[in-house]
Amino acid sequence: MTKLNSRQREAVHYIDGPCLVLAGAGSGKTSVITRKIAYLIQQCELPARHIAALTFTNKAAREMKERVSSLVKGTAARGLTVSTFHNLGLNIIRREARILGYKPGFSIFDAEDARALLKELMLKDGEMDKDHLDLVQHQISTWKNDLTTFEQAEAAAVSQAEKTIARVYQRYNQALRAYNAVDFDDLILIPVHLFQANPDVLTRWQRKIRYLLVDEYQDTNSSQYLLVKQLVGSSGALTVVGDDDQSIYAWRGARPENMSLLKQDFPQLRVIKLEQNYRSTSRILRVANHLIAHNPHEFDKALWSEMGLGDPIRILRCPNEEAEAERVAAEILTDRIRHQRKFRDYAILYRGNHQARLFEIKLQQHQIPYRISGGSSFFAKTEIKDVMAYLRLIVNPDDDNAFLRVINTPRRQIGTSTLEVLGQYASERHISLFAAAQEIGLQSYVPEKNVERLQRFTQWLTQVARNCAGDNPVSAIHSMLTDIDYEGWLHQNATSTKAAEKRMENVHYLIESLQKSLDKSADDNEDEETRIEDAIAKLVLRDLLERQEEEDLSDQVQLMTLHASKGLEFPHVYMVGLEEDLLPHRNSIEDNNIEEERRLTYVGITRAQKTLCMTLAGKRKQFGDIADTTPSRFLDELPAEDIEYEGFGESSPEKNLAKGEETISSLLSMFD
DNA sequence: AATCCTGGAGTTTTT
DNA sequence: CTCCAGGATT
Repeated sequence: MTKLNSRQREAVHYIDGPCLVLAGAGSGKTSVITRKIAYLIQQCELPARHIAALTFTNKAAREMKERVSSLVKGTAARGLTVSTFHNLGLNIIRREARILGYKPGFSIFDAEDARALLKELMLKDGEMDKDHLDLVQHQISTWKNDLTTFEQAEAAAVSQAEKTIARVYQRYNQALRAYNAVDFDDLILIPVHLFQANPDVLTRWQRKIRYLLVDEYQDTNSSQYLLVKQLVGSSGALTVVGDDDQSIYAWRGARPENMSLLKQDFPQLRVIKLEQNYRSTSRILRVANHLIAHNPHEFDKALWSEMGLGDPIRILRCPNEEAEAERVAAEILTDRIRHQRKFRDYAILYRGNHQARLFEIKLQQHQIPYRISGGSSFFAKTEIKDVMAYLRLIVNPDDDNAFLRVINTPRRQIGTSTLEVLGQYASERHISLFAAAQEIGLQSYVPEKNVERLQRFTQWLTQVARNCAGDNPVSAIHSMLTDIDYEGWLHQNATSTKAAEKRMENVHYLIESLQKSLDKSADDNEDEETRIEDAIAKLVLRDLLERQEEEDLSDQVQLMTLHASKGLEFPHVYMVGLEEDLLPHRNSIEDNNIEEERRLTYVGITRAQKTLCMTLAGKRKQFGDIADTTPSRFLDELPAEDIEYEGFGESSPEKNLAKGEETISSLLSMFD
């Protein structure tokens, strides 16, 4: 899209104050952000290093960077910040580590690390079972996202249980401190607290970031919004782009009300709506608009397009989930041939990952190539976690979590009793496990043989760390892996040789990424020395780890959750499982979260460019037995005149629907 | 240290 | 029904 429409142009050119761009699905919001960055650099002559754009995912940041550099010629775009919130937070903490009291090389705990730590803390406390673990972890995360300190949490606690969780929260934070570690939520929270306590530091950052742009603003949580407010200060140099109708992450702390909050916090806010859609047919948009109109709205918005009326939306009711999958697979097969389309033109979207299974089987049966996105991530793989733990320990010996993961991987004949004593020794002296393992005093508590083993380990690792500090850290890491014969360990543990080879390949890929990260920061980091610490920290945030994007080249049907589909588009979309308890999901019905489920459905519908087909199964096997299903209430909220129904009874549904009264549920009760 | 057994859950997910 | 985690058992 080379030409901007008048609304888009207004959004790009308006720089006299804070600006909220209400960008409907497919309205070219990324264009607006990238063009605005180019405009600021080229027309307003604002140096790129004073501009920052924030996204939620690395992928979005990467794409935005690419698009900006294709718009801005030469070196003018150098120094531009396009990063995720978390990456910006990481940079701030790294730069201000001294003030904050973190040693360089601090660790970043992901959700799993945090969970392991919490588990330990709660076990020491006694009587806390696994149920609580999830709850506590979630609660602490919520508190952090809402900027609630443990003092506030404790003061606000009404029940004994809440008081207990608040205390775990306190001890959890203390433990993180002791390990020289931060968790994901801290990456935002710590900068916010820093800026609150040190106005001069904030001023420094405000001078650095003179214009701020935020993508997917409806997904910000409270602490992220506060960070934005702090950085913008009174300058009003802010553009945010978002769509309240596509807010589907409230369950992980997103506050869509941050959009209306913006109006209060910045009274001079200019609101610009982008309603022209460049993706879908009018029919698809009509259906989407009709559905979302059932939600209350702060900002009204109606999408329209010039892409033609398009085919009616089809709603298919299949006898059961097997027939549903079969039908979709068969349709894709014949439709592709008949219309000379590609497999990659089709997407199958569902609410939950487990739904993918049946479709996978059916697609395989028909020999249809497919790709499932989502599922277990690269970083969840054990071999990656192992190697990352080694890397973390090299850089930060105080990271007890990493120590515990690594100490017996591969086996070093250090038993649980030795580790228990070591842990006690360490906590009495307020030192890390690694430090404790090196102490002479340990000999009076642990058999000599075990002390030797521990010390052999710490000495070896210290040497590895020294090697890594040299000029070829990557080769130091390679020889470390050879030292421990990690490959042999993988073969020993894997179910097959092939699996072990695959795992080793993953490890090599990880190290390659590390090398790339080091090369890159050597290239464009004028100010600071290249540090392996930084590269490892970035790896934890999955930055610089471009997943092999062969998927773009290959011709495969796309399978993914509705959540994962946000921001993408497909010519032909199948949304499956439109049943009560599935979409809307049962838990959401129970928690009265129907509006978010409706938005999720809206997101799905607006992914489609040309055709959209929604399916449901009349009977579905769940939790062992087969039950009748109820069609999703959202199907009743679509305009019947744009829809073709199939499988809802013998006689023609149009006859009934002509009256415009009948809902799917009433049709069902008539004919079933 | 490895394997078997039992029980409980069974949405969405990025950083 | 099916999968996983964690505990118990060998």
